[in-house]
Amino acid sequence: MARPIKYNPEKVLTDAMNLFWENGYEATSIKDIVEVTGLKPGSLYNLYGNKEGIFDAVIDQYTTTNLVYIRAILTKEGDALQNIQTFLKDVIVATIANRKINGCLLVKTLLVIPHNDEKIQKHIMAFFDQIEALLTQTIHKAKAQGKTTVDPKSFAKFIVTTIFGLHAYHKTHHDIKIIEQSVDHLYNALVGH
Amino acid sequence: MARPIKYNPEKVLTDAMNLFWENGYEATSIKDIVEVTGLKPGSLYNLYGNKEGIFDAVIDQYTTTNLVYIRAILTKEGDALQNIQTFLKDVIVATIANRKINGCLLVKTLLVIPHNDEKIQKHIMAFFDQIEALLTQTIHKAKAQGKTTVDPKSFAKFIVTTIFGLHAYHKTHHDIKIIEQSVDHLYNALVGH
DNA sequence: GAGTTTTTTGAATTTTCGTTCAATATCTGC
DNA sequence: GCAGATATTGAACGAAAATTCAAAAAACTC
Repeated sequence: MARPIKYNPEKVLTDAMNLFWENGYEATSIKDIVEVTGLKPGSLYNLYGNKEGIFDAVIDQYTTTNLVYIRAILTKEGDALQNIQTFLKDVIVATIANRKINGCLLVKTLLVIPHNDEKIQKHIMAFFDQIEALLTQTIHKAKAQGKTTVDPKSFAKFIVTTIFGLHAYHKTHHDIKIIEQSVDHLYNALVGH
Repeated sequence: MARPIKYNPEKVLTDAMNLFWENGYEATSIKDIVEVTGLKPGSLYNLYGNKEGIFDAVIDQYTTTNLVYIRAILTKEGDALQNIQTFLKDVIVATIANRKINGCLLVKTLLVIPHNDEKIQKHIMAFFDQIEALLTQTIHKAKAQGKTTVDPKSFAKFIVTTIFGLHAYHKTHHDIKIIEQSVDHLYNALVGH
């Protein structure tokens, strides 16, 4: 055997995550991560290979946690429409309204990532494709319950599209009331008022 | 008097614009602009101060042109609802579908710009605030014509939000059919089907 | 055509980034 | 307490970025 590790792997990723969350992928430098985690560049590169490797590890941790949470909400038994309503208000709006984190790490990153950086884009999109699938199946259920008449697949995509838009809009107009009103319009489109 | 300028100011900005449009603000280097315009770094800095100055000038040119075009569509006499439909299909969808430019320069930039870069953000948002105002007034008109019952101001914001979302979604899923379907959902939300 | 003013040049500077690696430290098994 | 294996260090490197500036070129005025 040999020298054991001194650092806390989860804490390293959480510290790095907070940086990426606040400043975005490009604007977060290795120097920043070195300062926050206490690990030296060599250690970081030993652990994760390179900057993208660090970010991949961060995304994995984030994705796993949140997907479990969202799946629980959307697949809850009973009124499917109510579950979508809960998702929109308690997850989407609440995440954007949260003063500390100011939106979803993945959406914020997806927006900021350059067009040519396909690797990170695909990694993030894998998450939203799963959200989209969950939404599709929940809308199907709502339709079976006679609560909506929309096309499940395309409306699920419309919801994801709107989520992206909400984050972009919030970036410039920090007014949560506008976000809430847009979510209301989205919900009305679903139920047909 | 003294030595007159040799370059064509409009062409310099148009050349620079194409670079920003294709690669984004951050990924476009002064070196790239030097190569495309033929002007040397010193000349560019003499003219525009710095990189942000170049971009500001580009935005000004772009904004002026497009606002005239969009205003013409939205304020056209007759059926206000039809004008919004035209705006959504012939401006928004067409711009995203365009293989060459692949979306609106300003939206693409707004998405990519880091949160802390408030100067460029505000400059771009001034444009969309005007679009929003035009949409609000057009929805008002449609309401007076008995074609919709939505709240004009908040629905105009919802449209702008969705436009941002469409660009973000298209960034990863290059499928124009999805964009069209989301625009349909948006339009249905307006007319209430 | 000399003098003045402005444009144009492009090499050099400064800064910051991601990344590397030889040296050093630390722990376990024997 | 030694050998071996792994963790950690942090200065150094190369690349690429934005920006500067002293010198040269060009055109107009008189």
